[in-house]
Amino acid sequence: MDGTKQEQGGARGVSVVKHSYTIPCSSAFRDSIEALAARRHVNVGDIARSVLLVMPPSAIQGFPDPGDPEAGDRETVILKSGPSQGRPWRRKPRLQVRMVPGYDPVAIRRALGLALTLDRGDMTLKLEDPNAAPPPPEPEIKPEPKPEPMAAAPDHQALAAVNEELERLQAIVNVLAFDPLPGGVNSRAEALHVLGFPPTARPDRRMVRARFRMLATIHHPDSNYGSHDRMSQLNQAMEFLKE
DNA sequence: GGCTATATTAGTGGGATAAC
DNA sequence: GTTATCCCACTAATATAGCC
Repeated sequence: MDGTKQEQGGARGVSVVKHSYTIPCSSAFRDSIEALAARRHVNVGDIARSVLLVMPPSAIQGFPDPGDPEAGDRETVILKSGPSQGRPWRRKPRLQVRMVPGYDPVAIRRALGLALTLDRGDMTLKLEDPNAAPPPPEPEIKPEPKPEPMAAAPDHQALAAVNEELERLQAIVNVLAFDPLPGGVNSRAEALHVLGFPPTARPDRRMVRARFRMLATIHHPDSNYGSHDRMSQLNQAMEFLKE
């Protein structure tokens, strides 16, 4: 499997080899790039391709690499089919780009970082025509003006929809999650209750650990639905069942 | 029993591709 | 072109065996 495919390139049927690149990056960087692509009505590959074509390789090479995500910066994917259906999968945030083969993923990441810098107006771009005769006053191309409020309206709508969905999910989690026990976890039955097992259940060590991991991803205070009380009782329950 | 080496299992993440 | 997720290599964690 090399991820490379022949694709028809236009009406003349010229085949263009394309390659799928996986580019690990921080979730903030990914979100910024995707937002930029959406704002410009292009895809991420178009942005990377534009920068790689227009900017000299030395400029891209000299641009600081936005880098891999931090250790705790992960996205959770729930597998929707296959033998592992339903299993949460935590992986590095990433961008997927289809472009012609031969590029270094780090160079693509740098190019995307450069695109963000240009978009913010932190850097300007001068285009020169090498065939032009006497150099006229060089046109300075600045990044397109920031979208007007009118153009930004759909983004606000999308954000409102996302927030609404988040609130709904929080409500669902709160309804389904256990209520923290007022006196803490003091018996095996309570430990089983906290982990969502019936009081008479005899889950083996693997089942207990798997359940703990699943609940911890939901109730960890750093998550969107986190609860310090529930997380600490999950830890108490684990300690209790270990003994 | 305690320590170390080795084997086995589970988890993670990059790359890839099928489905849409 | 985008998205979902599978495949597989690699790593970490855990279990088991062997030795002292």
